Amino acid sequence: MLHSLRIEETGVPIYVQIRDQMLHALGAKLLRPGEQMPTMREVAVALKVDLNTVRHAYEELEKTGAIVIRRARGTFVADAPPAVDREEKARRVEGLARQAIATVAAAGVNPRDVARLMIQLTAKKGDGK
Amino acid sequence: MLHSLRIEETGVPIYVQIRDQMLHALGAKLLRPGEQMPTMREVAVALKVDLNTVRHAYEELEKTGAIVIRRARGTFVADAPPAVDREEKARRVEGLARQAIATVAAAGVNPRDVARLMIQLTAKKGDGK
DNA sequence: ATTACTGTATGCATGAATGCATACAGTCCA
DNA sequence: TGGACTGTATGCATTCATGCATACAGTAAT
Repeated sequence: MLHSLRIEETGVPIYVQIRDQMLHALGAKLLRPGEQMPTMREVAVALKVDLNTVRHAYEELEKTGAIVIRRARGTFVADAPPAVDREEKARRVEGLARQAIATVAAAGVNPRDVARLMIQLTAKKGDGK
Repeated sequence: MLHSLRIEETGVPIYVQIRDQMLHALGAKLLRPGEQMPTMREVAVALKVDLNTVRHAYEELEKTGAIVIRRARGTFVADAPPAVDREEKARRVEGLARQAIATVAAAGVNPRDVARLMIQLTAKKGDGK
């Protein structure tokens, strides 16, 4: 779970990136209901980010009912997390893929080259700076 | 073009939303190279947003070479980039790949899933290039 | 009880994002 | 030439995101 998190400098606030990526991870059943989430401090250290920034993300996740925060115990995946429709998620991925293809093609570059490089770049630990 | 813009309260900065949505529109060929973009003021009024916020988005688009801003004349979709040598092309591919990873990841989706789908989507019929 | 862990909280500082108002400076056309 | 339009710019105010440091408060295991 911790390993699937990556912060990028796109102008999107860090807490939003954490929130959305965790939501996606939960939807992908990377963690199941009842299981413990990474500690706020773990995330903060792993991403080299402030503890309160992580808390901000976690609080938003709790508001939507995705997780449950228990003081001094940890945070856990909610028993009945808001269903992220499988189809909707697939549509989301496809939408992003088509968008990427269009954007890349508009720049006069072969989308497949970019796709292959994306896989390479995300394979190792190279931080996409 | 103006009608395809929508600002949501997701914590994502407004200028980022405008920038990304316009990039998407350009990739979808909603506007073609050379054509005039909506005026900064038009966008600002349509979205009920500050003029400088729109400018922020436009400036980022110009940095990436997607559009060209001409003082007192308007902003226009950039012409298709000229063919370049192998190295330049490779550099461009890498830049686009990293950018795609960033935007996709920031949206909470696994970049590799998107990359794989990109390959699938471009595999079917001739990519025309 | 001590220790180590968890989330909760505060204060200060910096910078960015945004809105609002107001201008300035080119360009184009009637 | 004058007006209408375009991008450029500034100043002020507010809010938010973030980092950093420091603490507090529960929980659980030893």
